Amino acid sequence: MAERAHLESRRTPGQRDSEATREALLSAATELFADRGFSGTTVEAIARRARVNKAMINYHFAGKRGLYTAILSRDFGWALARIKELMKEPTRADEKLSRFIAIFGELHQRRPGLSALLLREAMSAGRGLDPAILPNIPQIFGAVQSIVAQGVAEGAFRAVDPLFTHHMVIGSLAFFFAAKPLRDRLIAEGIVPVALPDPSQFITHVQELLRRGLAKG
Amino acid sequence: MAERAHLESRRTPGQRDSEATREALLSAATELFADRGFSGTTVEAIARRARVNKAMINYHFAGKRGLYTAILSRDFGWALARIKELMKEPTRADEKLSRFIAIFGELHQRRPGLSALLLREAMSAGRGLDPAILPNIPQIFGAVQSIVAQGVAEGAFRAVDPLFTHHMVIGSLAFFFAAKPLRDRLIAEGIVPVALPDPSQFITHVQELLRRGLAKG
DNA sequence: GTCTATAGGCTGATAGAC
DNA sequence: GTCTATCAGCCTATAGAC
Repeated sequence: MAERAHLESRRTPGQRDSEATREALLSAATELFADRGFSGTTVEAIARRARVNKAMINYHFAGKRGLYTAILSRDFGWALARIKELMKEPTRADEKLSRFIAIFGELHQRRPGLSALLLREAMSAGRGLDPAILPNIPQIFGAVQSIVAQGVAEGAFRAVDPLFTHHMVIGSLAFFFAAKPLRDRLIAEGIVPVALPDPSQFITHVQELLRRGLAKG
Repeated sequence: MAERAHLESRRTPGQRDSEATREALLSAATELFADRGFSGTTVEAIARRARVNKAMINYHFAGKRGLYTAILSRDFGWALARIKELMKEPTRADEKLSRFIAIFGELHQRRPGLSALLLREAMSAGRGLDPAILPNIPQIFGAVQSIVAQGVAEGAFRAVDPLFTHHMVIGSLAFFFAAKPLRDRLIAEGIVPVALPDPSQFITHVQELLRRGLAKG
């Protein structure tokens, strides 16, 4: 991440500082990669949207691929850390699951576009992922597995397959946020006559549906 | 679709018939587009996998884009027809929702790769979709909306937002099937130590979770 | 750090023989 | 219907001036 921030110093008036350039590129690239995928996005389009010169991508991120992996690496740690914290707490399983859903929902909300990037990677068997990221994925599933096991042991949950629960939670959230472009378009064009949904309410809906859906009896 | 089937006739021994070529291209392209997206897939890769000459793509489908839209158009009608049938039946709402989930699950199972194509389109605001397909999407949502309304009227369902229910159903199914590449890889490499899940059981799980999760009281 | 100009590779599509 | 050969366009990355 900010490997280069400390190099900041006096600069000629016309220049924006290095960190701003990096940030603009990361942000522009996230939107474009989410919308068009890695190969559907050209470096020129990224540079244009970031209002930065093409060559800056190579200078700051050592190429298009480097920019891509920089995006993916950015916030993975944040979610992982919060989930680890959560798992240490002595909370009841159903409460833990709700918190888990909230954390993931927050991740998607704070980084629009990230959902799509992750989904695209899942479909491509993670071929575009930095190999260093892969081993972290099972930790996410491990958390769900542990929460479900706890819930079953407490007699609160039905004996469901944790892999299925994992897919329901991750899948429905990722889909909701990743499918925003088509949804918004269909609503804006009046093809689907409903109001734009509120993301926070959807997260609440998922929490409630799983709470009830997993409850024993 | 089979606009050209009637042109079949005597042919020289070394040639496979036209229909077989088209089918091979459709099948190979579905796998590759699902895995790498439209722009990540080269016509040469498609031709190689289909064991067909590159030029055949232009001859039979008028280019790469034509092949792509031919895939998308193929099975959309099938699912739509079955859902229309379902909606006419005098079944209870909870039973209808289960059938709806089963139909969608079957669609994903019968055409591996289709889930990924649809998901990719949702993320790209449907920019790659034939404009003729778009107006059909709301019919899918309309069915869910109607089922939920019926369930609420019957006093069987909580008063949930049908748009949320729609996303839960479509999203979790699409994700489960589209994410198969990464899931299978993580399981195969032992990174996630579980057995390969059975798709039919997942569908059953979704049915059960929604039945319980939507139930009133 | 930023910019321009350009090299070099790959890709989709076509022309034309069979 | 199928194949080979080829071309024009686009795209990433780099070299070098400032």
